[in-house]
Amino acid sequence: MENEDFFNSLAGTNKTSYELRAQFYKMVEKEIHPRHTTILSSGQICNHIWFIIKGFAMAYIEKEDRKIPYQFWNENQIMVPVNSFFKQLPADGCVQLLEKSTLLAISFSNIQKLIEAFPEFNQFMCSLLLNLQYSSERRVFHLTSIDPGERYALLLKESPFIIRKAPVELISAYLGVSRKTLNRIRAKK
Amino acid sequence: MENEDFFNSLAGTNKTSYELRAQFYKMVEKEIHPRHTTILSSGQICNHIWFIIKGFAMAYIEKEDRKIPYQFWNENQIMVPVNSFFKQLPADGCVQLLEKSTLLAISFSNIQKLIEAFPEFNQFMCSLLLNLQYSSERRVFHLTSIDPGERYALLLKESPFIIRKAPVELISAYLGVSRKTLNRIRAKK
DNA sequence: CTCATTTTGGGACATTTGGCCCTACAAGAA
DNA sequence: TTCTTGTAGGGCCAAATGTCCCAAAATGAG
Repeated sequence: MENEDFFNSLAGTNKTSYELRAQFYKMVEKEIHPRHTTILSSGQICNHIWFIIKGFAMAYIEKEDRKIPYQFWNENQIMVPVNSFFKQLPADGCVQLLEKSTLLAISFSNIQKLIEAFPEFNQFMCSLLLNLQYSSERRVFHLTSIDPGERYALLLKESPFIIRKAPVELISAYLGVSRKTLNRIRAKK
Repeated sequence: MENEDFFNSLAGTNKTSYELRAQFYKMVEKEIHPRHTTILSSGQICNHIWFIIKGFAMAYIEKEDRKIPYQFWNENQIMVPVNSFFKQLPADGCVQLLEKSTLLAISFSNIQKLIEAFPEFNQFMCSLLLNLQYSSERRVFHLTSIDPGERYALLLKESPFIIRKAPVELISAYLGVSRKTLNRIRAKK
């Protein structure tokens, strides 16, 4: 059931064989971690893609004692530090759980095996990458073209779970403003 | 010669067969366009990847009569509007040449043919995508974590060609500040 | 449940940024 | 070349943002 959600999130609308699906299910492992667990530290090479069954997480970079999140993940989302995982390089940032979380994980080597055995699986990875690239590009556009108030409104509309679950300090850093400014935005309406 | 530069930029450090290279060269076409040519209008589906032999270009989105560039390309760089090209969807932004430019182009259908005939070529595309994703993510981090002065210094260090070739109005929009602020930054040092 | 700790929201003030405007300079067209 | 157009830089003022601070509220641990 949960494995199915994981697979479908990766496969999207693409066609897929039954064998691939079955192989995939065998490779998935379930993990439960308490709040504040650091799943990936900066400098480490990420060797898993995760799927959040329950919980909430972020990727952030520490900058002068401040945590700057560049990504949040919610339940039913694929969680992957792109660069570190796909290039197998040390991560720039950390990945941390902000709630007690139940995750599904599949390892890099298993992903490799699936790609070799089922060329279609490579398509899934490419689509995933394309979507992530598009999100980043969109975020760059918003950070350069609209003011903090509108950015907040947009976040509230598109990712209300972030507003609901993350502390003000992190939301404001994610939006590129100070905690004070976010407070002011909230006070206005 | 120029075709070789194009191919090498795509192939990177990956291994490649002679046949692939030869096929690729046959598919490349050279184009020369005057300054200010719009290579891709927003809403169009991009069906080429380009390589800039000579010239300078940007991708931008028009917002309240202001052009917000989200990407600049210089000589010897691969120019591709990722989302529109790879997903074959209408582009969000425009691609415009800021100088008279000489380009090499290869079409989407030809890229498809190369991928089918030479699986290695798919790897090139994935690497390209990975690098672009990483750049975007890095840019997001800079926009949220460092102030305009440092962003300018970084841009000057990492992409001096942008500072040299683009007008102030566009550089400031790219950095997410007003023209006035960029002037002040420049006046300080 | 209670206590310790963290998080939040807001006030005061300094600093930065943006908008508008004008002048000087540079670049492209004829 | 000369003319026209567009771009750069800076002054002035208003608005927005950041920093430092504190008190109230919320949260988690035992």
